[in-house]
Amino acid sequence: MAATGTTASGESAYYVTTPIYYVNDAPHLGHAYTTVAGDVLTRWHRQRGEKVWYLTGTDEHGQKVMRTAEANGVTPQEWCDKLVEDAWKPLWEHLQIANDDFIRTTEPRHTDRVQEFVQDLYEKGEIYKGGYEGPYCVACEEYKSPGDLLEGDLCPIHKRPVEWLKEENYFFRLSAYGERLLEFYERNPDFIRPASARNEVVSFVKQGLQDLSISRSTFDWGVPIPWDTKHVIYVWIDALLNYATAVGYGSDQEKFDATWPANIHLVGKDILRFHAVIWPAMLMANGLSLPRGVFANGWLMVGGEKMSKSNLTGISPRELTEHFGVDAYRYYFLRAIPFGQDGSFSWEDFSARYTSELANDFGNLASRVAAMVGKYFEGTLPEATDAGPAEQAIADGLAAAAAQADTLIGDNLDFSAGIGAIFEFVKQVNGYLSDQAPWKVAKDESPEGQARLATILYTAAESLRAIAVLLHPVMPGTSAKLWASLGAEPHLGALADQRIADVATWGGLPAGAQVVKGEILFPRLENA
RNA sequence: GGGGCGGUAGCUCAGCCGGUCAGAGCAUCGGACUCAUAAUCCGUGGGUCGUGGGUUCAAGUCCCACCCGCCCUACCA
Repeated sequence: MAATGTTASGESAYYVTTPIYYVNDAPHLGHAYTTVAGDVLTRWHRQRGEKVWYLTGTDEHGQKVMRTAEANGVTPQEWCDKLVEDAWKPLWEHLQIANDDFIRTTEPRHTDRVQEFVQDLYEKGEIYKGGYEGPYCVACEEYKSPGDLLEGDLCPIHKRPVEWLKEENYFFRLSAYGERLLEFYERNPDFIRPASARNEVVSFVKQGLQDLSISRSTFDWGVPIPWDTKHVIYVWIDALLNYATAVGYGSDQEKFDATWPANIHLVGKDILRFHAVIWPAMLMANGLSLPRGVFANGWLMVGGEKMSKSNLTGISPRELTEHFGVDAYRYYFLRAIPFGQDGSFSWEDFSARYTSELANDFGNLASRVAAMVGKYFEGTLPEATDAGPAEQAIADGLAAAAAQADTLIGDNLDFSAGIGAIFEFVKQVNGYLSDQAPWKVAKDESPEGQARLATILYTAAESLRAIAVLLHPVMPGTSAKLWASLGAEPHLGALADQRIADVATWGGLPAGAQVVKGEILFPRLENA
């Protein structure tokens, strides 16, 4: 199912999800990384002219939230409300995330449907009552895997003896789905990407699946099991189902049909398995169609170390955006780290890329072109009447960059290479200007000389028109500034309405456009 | 313990089935230019390709051992 061309009316939307993030803490760089990636992907598809639905949200049930709320002297719901409204939603707005919806697992539109879903599975015999027993550490307040225990049945964290506890749970018959899942992976080799993630999941499933406990009765901050309200649904069924409940499952069939299933579930690799194994099995059990793909992104490493809870808080998204700006932030992580791999980043590397790629190559190009159109043509874009091989090379370069970026970003989720292709074109245009040296041509006042000067500057400005469009999904704010600087809107309409398919069609920006040298796109960094 | 991945110029990384594979970008240095955010363009230098063996006419590129880092090996979001 390669995504090609535009979506005909009636077909379901290009539907992308982020994980629903656990609201125990404020959002950190890892959350923002996944969310920005999804935003760029969905913005790209919108500019392909497709119907798009981009969903994010929060996971609000569970023991940790309950405890944190208690520790802060508020109810769990109050705690969630506060974090969502004060921390999560504001950050997404700040980062220019254009999500179409924001689902919270405490909303009735979710909890009601979750109850119906488990009730349905129960009636189908997919859920049964069983017991879980195992070594339990009182200090951790959780069960341990027998394999994790130290010599003498000691908790590996607290070094104290565990107790053997037994608890009544409801179980989902996950074990019955191993073969069907393997068959599904086989038939849909791109279901799990990247390939390394796929291999891990396949080998995991081949080891055999056990049934999954889906309820807890030891705490009550969750969705009650409808037929046995002493139990609340435990994490997976509750959390994963958000992808369905948010788009009208069980409540708005029309919307559901127009959206389901997801084209891409973006996940951190820590929760890959739940999305690649449990989630499809749940859907199989209930007879819903399966998502087209799950894409696992890697860890962000700081100074070679995995970002953990402790050092994640070391740098917050806002610290970076305050220094580098929102657009540079969106750009940096996707450009510097191949999506799907772990990647190390540093303040120094961010600074280096900002200066070299954004300020020097891109920002300065926009600046010099606008300055020359202003200086030599009073800001009115001249007509290109004397185009030759050099101009054709630019047009060809643009076509190549647009085609590559479209495949790499829109289909492969290879943001790094896709952005790289666009920036190759930026460099090509800089080289073109150096070769043509319009500031020298300007001294030739003959009609021929002026025709060349006009052609050169038109070519550069028209290139910037395309660059603004191609970079819009990645850096919406900066692209809008550039769009305004080129005087494009009165002739071409809104930047967001520009189509990827048309971006390389030469001559879009008409002569006569009013080019103004706007503000500097990427100011030089203070004490960089 | 088992499985998998990685260790290549100062930095981040490309190098598929062995034979111009010793590369790119950034940084450094030199030159050109002046439209531009002291920006741009061109060019130079720089590497025991983790360590030790082995196979081969020929090995970052295959085999073995070892060192270092990381991931997976189910109920933590």
